[in-house]
Amino acid sequence: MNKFRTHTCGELTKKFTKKDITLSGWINKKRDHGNLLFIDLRDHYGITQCVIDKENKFFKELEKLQLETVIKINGKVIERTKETINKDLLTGEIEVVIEKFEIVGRTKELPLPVFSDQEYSEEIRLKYRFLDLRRKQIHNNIILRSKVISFIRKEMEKMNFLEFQTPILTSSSPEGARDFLVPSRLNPGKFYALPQAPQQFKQLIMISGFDKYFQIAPCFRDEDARADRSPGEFYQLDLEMSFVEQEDVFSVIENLFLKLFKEFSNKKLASEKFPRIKYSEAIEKYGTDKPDLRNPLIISNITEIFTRDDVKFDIFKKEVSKGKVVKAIITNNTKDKPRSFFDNIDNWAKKEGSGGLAYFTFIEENNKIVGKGPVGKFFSSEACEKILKLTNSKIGDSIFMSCGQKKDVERILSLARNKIAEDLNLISNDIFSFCWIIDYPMYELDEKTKKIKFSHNPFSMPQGDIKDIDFSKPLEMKAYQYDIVCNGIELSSGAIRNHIPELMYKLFEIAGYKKKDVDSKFSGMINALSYGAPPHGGIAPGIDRIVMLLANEANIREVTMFPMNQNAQDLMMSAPSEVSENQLKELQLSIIKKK
RNA sequence: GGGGGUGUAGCUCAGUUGGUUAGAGCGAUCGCCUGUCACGCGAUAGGUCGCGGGUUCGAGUCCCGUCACUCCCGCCA
Repeated sequence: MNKFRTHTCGELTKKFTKKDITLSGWINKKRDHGNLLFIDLRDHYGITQCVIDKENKFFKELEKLQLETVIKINGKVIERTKETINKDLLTGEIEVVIEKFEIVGRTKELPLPVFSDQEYSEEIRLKYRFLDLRRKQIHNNIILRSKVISFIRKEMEKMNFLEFQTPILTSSSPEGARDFLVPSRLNPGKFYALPQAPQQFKQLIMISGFDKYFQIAPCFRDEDARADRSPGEFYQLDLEMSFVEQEDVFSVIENLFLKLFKEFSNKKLASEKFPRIKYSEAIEKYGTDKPDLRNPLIISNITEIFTRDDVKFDIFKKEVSKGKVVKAIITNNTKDKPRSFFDNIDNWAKKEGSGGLAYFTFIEENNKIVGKGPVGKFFSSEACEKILKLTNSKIGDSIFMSCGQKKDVERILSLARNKIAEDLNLISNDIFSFCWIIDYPMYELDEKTKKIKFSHNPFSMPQGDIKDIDFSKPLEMKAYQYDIVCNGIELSSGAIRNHIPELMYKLFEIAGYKKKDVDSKFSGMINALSYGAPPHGGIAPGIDRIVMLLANEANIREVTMFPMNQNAQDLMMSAPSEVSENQLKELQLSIIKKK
């Protein structure tokens, strides 16, 4: 109890009847009957209906107040009559008869209404984020985020993890995303980088003997935004453990996630043990390493069909003879779908930047299987039968085919899997379907330079017995590198780390780094590994995306309190901004104007 | 860097084939209304149709350019 309130706007019920109380809050809504005025007073905790009539000397003044004015009222709690009870409010059985009031905070005319279910442009929401955050749904999302983080902390502590902070000003690393740079005044011409993740620090923590570490860590990457990717900064549950194998990391995360998702959502979990899917299998079946397993559609490779003489689909045949591949998605029992269903998907694929999807439906005619649809006539009955076998499908099903470079076909079909499943309503929205993607390749071929580069984290441990690793075929090497995916959203990557310096040099050498490059770029790490490093590994699930899943939001800004827009600008704080000549001078920087 | 969508009142939107003075709901201001909970009723104010150029007798509408926001591709070990 203080001078502003004796209670909150969410706690008064029948048992407070006849009590004299003080409430403070925002005017959420007014209903003015001329001689009788209802005011819905709102604070963080709820809404309380307050009432005043013309007999009260404050009536006229109160009647004129704008919505979102902050007021303090003194009054008496009374029970509502049966007919006037509002079941939608926690406080709906009572109301407060206003005796006197004070204005605590005035408002200008609102740029956006707070009390409304309308949607508003992002621009105005972000500029006036403090108003936007008063609105129910996003307010609740932010509360959820807080509770999720607090829950994670408690669970991590229960599992004997210790929380440590790591530096925000650190050094630029050559691998990975673009760094955010911070000029150093005391070391002119040199720059700090904001950490893309506390990767090296958490490994150093293990080498320092702390055994189990976690942190709700801010990560900074100067890359372009997406709906599920904030520009600039995001948070990870960063964790690392010593003397562990891959499965030890998995069981920590499975334990945490099962509890977390049961605690904060009513959605069902597809399985308590998260399936392990090999990277190569994920690419083969889903065209992506972040498959949405709620989606039953599977991709099949039917390239061999186009080497047959009884297939006359020359456009594809010509491409296949040049080394291109053909992959397909089968939809079950879609023979009666209208032409528009198919054309719609074909047109969608063209818009996505492919040559479209060729399609037809398998039907039976005179005891023979034939293809019905624009390109069906190019396939003989025997060829159709072979396709059914290859794709594990049956008469009445339809096939969508894409032909091209392997990577392009995988990309378009992975998107088509989602598109087609959405159109057919195959994805259940009340399930969380987790999986681990495992056995990532250690290296991949850079498309542009044709050189071998790390496919993921250069610090990952290659699989197999270290003595027997065949370094001559680097593209066949697998790493103890893994991702966790839920409903098609990549929540995290992790790995068992390479703690053996000699092995590290060898692996970097394959990717084109000389020993002295490694020594200079990763001096802290490589040096530390040389003084008795424990085997260790970890993972770093994205907090923002976890909260997105739990809040059932498709956009990361809906679970971020003060996000930047797509161009990495904070419209509320006007960041980034220009700085004074003096500041630049101190840093020995000058701006080169474009053109 | 590239592609798509959007841009009309403070907010959310409508605006036909290019045709008189650009409309509605919410909000604001003023008035009426004692049981509403999206209260109701009446009135008033409020517009650089994102910006610039072009076509036309005439442009919110068509064309070109440009800007902003957003979604996607590239990028994100």
